[in-house]
Amino acid sequence: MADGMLSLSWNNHRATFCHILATLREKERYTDVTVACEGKFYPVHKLVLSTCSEYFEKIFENTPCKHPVIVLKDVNRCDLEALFCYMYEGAVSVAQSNLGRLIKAAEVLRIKGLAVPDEPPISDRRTASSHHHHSSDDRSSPHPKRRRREENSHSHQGRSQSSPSPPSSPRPSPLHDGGDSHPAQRSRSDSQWGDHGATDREDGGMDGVADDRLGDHSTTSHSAPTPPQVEVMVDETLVKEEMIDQGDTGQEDMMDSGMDYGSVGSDSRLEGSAGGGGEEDHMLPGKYEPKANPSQQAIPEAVVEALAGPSGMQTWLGGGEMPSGFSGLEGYTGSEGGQDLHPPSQAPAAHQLVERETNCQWTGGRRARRDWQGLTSASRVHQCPHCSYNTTFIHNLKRHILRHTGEKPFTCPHCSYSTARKDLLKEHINTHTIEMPYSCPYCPYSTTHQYILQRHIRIHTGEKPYVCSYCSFRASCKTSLNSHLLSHKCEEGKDDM
DNA sequence: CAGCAGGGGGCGG
DNA sequence: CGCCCCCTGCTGT
Repeated sequence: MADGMLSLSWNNHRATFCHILATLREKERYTDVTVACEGKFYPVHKLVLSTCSEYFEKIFENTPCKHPVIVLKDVNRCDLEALFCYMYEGAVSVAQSNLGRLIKAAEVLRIKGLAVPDEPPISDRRTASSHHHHSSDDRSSPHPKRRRREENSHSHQGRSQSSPSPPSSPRPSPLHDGGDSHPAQRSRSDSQWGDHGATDREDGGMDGVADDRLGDHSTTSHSAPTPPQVEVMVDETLVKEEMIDQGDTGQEDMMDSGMDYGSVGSDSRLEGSAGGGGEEDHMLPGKYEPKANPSQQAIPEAVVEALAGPSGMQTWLGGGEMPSGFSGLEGYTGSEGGQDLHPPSQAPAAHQLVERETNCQWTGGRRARRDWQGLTSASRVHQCPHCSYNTTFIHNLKRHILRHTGEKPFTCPHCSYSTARKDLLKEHINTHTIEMPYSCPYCPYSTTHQYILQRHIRIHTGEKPYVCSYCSFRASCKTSLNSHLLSHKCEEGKDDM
């Protein structure tokens, strides 16, 4: 060693590195590839995938686009999440009963250390053997350490109690999982997103039923694991929707069955603000910071654009305009609760998968009312890929999808409030400026919100539009009626007893 | 009863 | 796309 040379060693380099990597994935920062599996999108980093799998490396080599989307078939979503955890953190906890399946998935993906022997980087060892020994040796085994990891608390503390994550997957991090929740008091939103995310997470739990598709693989002897069916598409390519003309009934099915991509939204966080959880994600109080990850928007945007196609028909991720060699997102299925996204020919069966009233908390009541008004489902042609919401106006769909993506570009200059809609921000700002644009014609009362005024005016007019269906009770506001209805419920309960 | 956030419908530019 | 409208749900007084 030359004289005067000092060896600077970062003792916690590995731990810090892994933690930051995991955090970056969690926050979907700098992700440059999206892996789609069973209807979920996982924004991850090429670097990490390439590092952990030559198979992925090869894919990226042959896919020079900026942000490819890799559609994995024959890989269970839970396994994939576990593998991501493994790749990012170097370890993952997995139920013994699921180990075989996980290893199978690792084999088809050629994950180093799990399915492929992990050769330590020789050159590195040569040059830095003195201080790397502790960090390189534990990765050289094809069998990972299997230990229980409880320190998942850094992600999603907010929802942890209501939605236990799968043991192997501290942070599934599906695309648009709910994104940036807002620290401001958002009890309702939080719970909404939280529920959403909880449902989703439960669905994705490791103790779920083993995926049959993978099960097939598991039963075969594995001399040379067959690569998974992978489809790569570039985000520059519009996801084209194909017309699914199933008549009215088909459309009804389409609408009633929810698409569940996971907590999209959520922070599911998508939270978003709606997200409930993940306050730690909130880094930009007071001003809008575009999401660092373009992919986060890429897919929904693409979907939206596709939805705007001239046909105006419900369409989905068919393969019509895929680059040659790619057949489309056949593997892009709704989660177990959602719809399989199949080419049109297979669509009808796919839409029967689920009968969730609505996966989207925001649409249910409204939708019902609209249907009463005779606006039948058949007339709504723009279908949200995340939930059962659909609308005749592409503009509305774009706005709606913001709820799933969690994007909130409009931020209040006076507080940390942010929203996806400019008009909502405008109303919110009124609460700061004490501007009361809505004045009561009957009294000096004025308020910040139009509907509040309307509600108030009913006091003067005596209008009671909310009628009890059990008795002659009428109320001027919905809340009063709801309270009243509770009394009927109580009476029913007594009668039952 | 009011305050507030935020959902969707839909019109007009 | 901006904006307005109507509405729901939750919360607090």
